[in-house]
Amino acid sequence: MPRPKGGMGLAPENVYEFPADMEEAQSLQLQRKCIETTSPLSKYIEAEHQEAGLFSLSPLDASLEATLDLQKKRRKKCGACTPCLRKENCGTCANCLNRKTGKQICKLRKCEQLKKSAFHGNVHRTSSREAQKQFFFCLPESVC
DNA sequence: TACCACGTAAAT
DNA sequence: ATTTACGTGGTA
Repeated sequence: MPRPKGGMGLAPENVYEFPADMEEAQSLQLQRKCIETTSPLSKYIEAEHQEAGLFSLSPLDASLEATLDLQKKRRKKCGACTPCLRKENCGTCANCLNRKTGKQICKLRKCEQLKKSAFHGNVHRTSSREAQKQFFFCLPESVC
């Protein structure tokens, strides 16, 4: 079963492999769902796996589905960290200066928990973006 | 990689 | 109904 390559043409060799076991398959389910449930990408990956007789990426089991629904929810500030306890906007950060169009809380008041990525929980947003991009690297341009 | 813009969920 | 600000895409 040839692993799909090409597409964006920027992928390191080992960026994408089919899941080796059920745990990894579920991890991929999480990533896929986080990216987009009904995208052509999802259908493509699903088809690839079925064709290869590997772990299917769907349907999601009930508990995993519940987990994913939780992840989709907008997170709330913890209310306990230093930034959360701060009452005043600094008035000088980019978010304060760009309040009208930016719609972001003052940087000094941004909850420590919310600074972390919702995608993987504990990685910087940029890393999260990279993780998402990696999913697309292996795909042909017709899919991306 | 920080900043900007925007849709919209959630709070008020 | 209005306000706040999360999540995400785009860009300089």
